[in-house]
Amino acid sequence: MGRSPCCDKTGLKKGPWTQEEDLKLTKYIQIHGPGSWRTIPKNAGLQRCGKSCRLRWTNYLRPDIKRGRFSFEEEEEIIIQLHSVLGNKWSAIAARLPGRTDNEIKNYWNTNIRKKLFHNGIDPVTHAPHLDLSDLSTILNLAQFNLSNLLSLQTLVNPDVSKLVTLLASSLSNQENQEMLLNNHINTMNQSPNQQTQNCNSMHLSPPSSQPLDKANAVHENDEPYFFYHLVNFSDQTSLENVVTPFSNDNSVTLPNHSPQFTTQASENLSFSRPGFEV
DNA sequence: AACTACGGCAACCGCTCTGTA
DNA sequence: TTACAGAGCGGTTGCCGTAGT
Repeated sequence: MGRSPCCDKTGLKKGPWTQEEDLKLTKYIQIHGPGSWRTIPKNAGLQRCGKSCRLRWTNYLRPDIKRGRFSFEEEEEIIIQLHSVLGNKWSAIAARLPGRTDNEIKNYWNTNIRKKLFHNGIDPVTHAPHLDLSDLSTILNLAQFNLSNLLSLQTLVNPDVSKLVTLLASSLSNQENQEMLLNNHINTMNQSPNQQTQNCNSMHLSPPSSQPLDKANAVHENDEPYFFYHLVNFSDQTSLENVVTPFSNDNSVTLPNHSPQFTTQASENLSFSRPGFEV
């Protein structure tokens, strides 16, 4: 059973608002206040849907709206920080930015901030460093990442991760590292499940539960990006499912970052603050 | 000067949530 | 408890201005 339309759309105007329409709506709301949006267009003499009136008022005509460009130092930084916590909850973000609408923030994010973040190597969805696998040495040098531990963990997730292991190893320039990684990987494959679990515990991680494992497999079955687990310790005991990160098709890896600061327990040396944001 | 491509933004669409009878 | 209407929200579309050729 489909929903009935919010209003009878026959004969109702769509598209850009005229000055006259703006004036009618503004005058009506100034006198009566923003009450029932369904009745407002009729009472104000507008050939518009109530929904359209509400949108026009909240996004454009409201007197407390601050127009003009976002300030980099204040508003932009606040938006980025809030987005890293709230995600695409534009209304929640807008509630913390007086004078800005959710629509305005959403548009600004999509047209400006998202591109800037991506350009600066930051995944705009997770706010995590967005790294190119073709330069894996960057990962190692940057993070002093203990890949041998990563490998032992990855094998718990999905046998197909072995393919990834080979790819990772082959991309290393240092032959000694390659051998170390592959040897470690082989040793791990020969371990019992209990031993593998112990590996996880020693790295302060929970072993993969059935849920993320299923998720990883399900994704793979559809030839979607692989999933793998990162050696990330979340202070808020984030469930392992939240640590699962898509291994995207564009040959890049995104490290999860569900909080402004996170550390990898495996190396003890890796510590990210919120990634830098440069113009 | 004319055409094309692109970016920004206002507005719409459809779904979800919430209150009420 | 259920059905429905109204409101809110996030994603998407399409128009318009501008830069590039």
